[in-house]
Amino acid sequence: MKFATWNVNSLRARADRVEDWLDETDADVLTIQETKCRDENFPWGMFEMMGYQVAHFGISQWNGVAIASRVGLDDVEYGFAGQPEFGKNGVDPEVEARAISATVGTKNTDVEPFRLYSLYVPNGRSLEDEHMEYKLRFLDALHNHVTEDLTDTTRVALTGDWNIAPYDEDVWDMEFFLNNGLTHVSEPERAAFRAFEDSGLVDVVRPRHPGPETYTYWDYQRLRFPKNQGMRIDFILASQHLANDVTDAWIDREARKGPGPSDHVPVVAELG
DNA sequence: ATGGTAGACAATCTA
Repeated sequence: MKFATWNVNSLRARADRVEDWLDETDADVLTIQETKCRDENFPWGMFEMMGYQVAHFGISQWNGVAIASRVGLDDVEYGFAGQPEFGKNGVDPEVEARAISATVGTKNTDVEPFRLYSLYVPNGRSLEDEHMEYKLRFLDALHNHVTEDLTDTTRVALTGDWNIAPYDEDVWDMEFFLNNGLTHVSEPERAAFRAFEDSGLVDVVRPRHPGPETYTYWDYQRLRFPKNQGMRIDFILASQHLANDVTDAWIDREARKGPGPSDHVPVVAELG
């Protein structure tokens, strides 16, 4: 059984790519970020024709998260308990479409079911921006929610775009980030990510594909991809009980090639 | 050369 996570940067603009990728990789489950659409614009039919159930949380042209599965999709939760709201410039605060979860693996597979999250962590924009404080609040609330009932037998995977490069090797040039005061590498962001690792959630990819120069995202601008000036910011963090069942995991760098790619590539895990 | 990309939606906003 194979599951993956992918920030597609608009599902409508990338529908053909997603369809082709699912065909080629034969993934059973895909968590998607940045669908950039509301439900009425979501390509339900494409997933249905391919034999996937799909759940989507999208309330505007921004953000948007989904889970597609052909091995069961049960008990869908939109957002998570305690997810902070955000609103600026007097706009009514609301829970943004940045988290959706479901239980997968309940049918058509031999693996034990597990709880799966599709997460789009807020972009902090700049170190002083109010979005940075929101990002840290979001991560703290998510950590509280997920670790609340975490035990030795918990089966959960937190997947998606974390917008954090947790270690120096996860960017092409730390000096560039430090000299320009950029986000994704600041100590508060990294501490927020480490809190998940300290609570026993395991990055299933890094041990199999260590850095440096192993990335999941390359900016569209400035030839970042041809120069391999990327960032590792998309992760599959699994509880230890689930991580024990992971037989392989990788980053599909090929998906960044060719015409019309997302700026992120899929991160994949296989369960035995 | 003071820009360069991409996608939402249709003047800017987001990343």
